[in-house]
Amino acid sequence: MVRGKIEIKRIENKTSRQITFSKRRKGLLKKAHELSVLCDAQVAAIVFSQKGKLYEFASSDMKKMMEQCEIYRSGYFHAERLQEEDDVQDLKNEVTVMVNSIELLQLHCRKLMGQDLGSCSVDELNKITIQIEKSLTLIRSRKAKVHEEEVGKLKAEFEEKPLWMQSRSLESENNASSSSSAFENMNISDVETDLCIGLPRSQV
Amino acid sequence: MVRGKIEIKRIENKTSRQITFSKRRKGLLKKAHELSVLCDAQVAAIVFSQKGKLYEFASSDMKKMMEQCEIYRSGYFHAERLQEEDDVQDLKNEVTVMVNSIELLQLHCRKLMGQDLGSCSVDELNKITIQIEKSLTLIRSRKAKVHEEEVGKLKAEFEEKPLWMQSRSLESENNASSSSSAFENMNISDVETDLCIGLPRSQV
DNA sequence: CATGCTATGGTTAGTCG
DNA sequence: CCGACTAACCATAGCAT
Repeated sequence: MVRGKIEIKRIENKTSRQITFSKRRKGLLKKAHELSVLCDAQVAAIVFSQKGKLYEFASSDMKKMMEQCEIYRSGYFHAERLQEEDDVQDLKNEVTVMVNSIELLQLHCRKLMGQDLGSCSVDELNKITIQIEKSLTLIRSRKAKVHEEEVGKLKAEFEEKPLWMQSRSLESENNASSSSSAFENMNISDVETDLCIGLPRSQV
Repeated sequence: MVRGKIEIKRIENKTSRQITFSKRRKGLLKKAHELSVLCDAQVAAIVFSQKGKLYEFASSDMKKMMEQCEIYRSGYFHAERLQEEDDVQDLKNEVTVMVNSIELLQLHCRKLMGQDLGSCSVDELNKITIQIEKSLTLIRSRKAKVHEEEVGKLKAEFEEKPLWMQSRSLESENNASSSSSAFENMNISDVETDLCIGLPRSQV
């Protein structure tokens, strides 16, 4: 047939099919547009080429609908969704692990504080005792070091400043709470005898 | 114009518009179908009348897509999505809180174990010392109680059983590790003198 | 309102540049 | 591959029933 009517079936010639696709696609979208305008109707026409390229017409309301579909259509969305689910699962696992950690830590702390000892074997009680005794030693040596440093600092201050400033500076040191508690717990034997502790008291 | 070309704008005459809608709609869907067949393409055409009635053509794959859109269109999906996001945020907050808790607990534990004392004020060192001394007291009293119970149990066993069984039962008790460690740490003064500790040794 | 008719204009298959 | 051309086909506005 030359310039004749065509049968509605798949065009086997690839080039012809491509040309027809281009022409008819254009026609379809145009007709969709005309229908929507002439008759004030909501119309959408969506065409995918074989290569997956998208051509579409959509009247206003349809556009919104299709934007929502857009997200859904892309395989990416699905993959993203699965990823999100994985992430949530990971988070939940993390929480579970943390809950366990916290329980263990709390138990450990309580035992170190002499609580909840009911569940301890004698062996465990001994280990805790050893640990706590070790802690006591460590803390005492730390305290001793802190005291030594404080004393050293005070001594340096007294040596640096002229005599007329010393009373004022010691007064301010005494008003700071950290220093005052340091004094309360200071071992007298750590303090050198040439340090004039008594000096500011004459002002009270 | 009689039988002439028409302008593409809304048809104001309601009847004419209705007729044109019917005719052109049919034409559009037909063309959509032809395009999909001739060019082997995925095509969808969707038309809503002003009354909200739906007319559509969709080639196979499009049909599936549109079913998915259906789900999306319902607001429910969106609400569910937002809920999921909230849940994830809640989980993340929970994790943050837990991370902080764990850090605080770990620090507390380490301090009770005499580690990381560098950041402690003298005041804090004293509090820890007091806590640890209290712990020691608690643990020692607990140990004493456990010993007392063990001894009480052993004593009861010896009193209940006839003499010929006593050597066997004491032997098995001695093989259990928990009991053996209990013996190692037992204060001799807690053990009553009428308990025949020496008895099984005669069998060795 | 729905249906059918038909002249008319729009769409497009095949072809060419 | 794209656009232009054109003959033929198709859709449909306006009208009639």
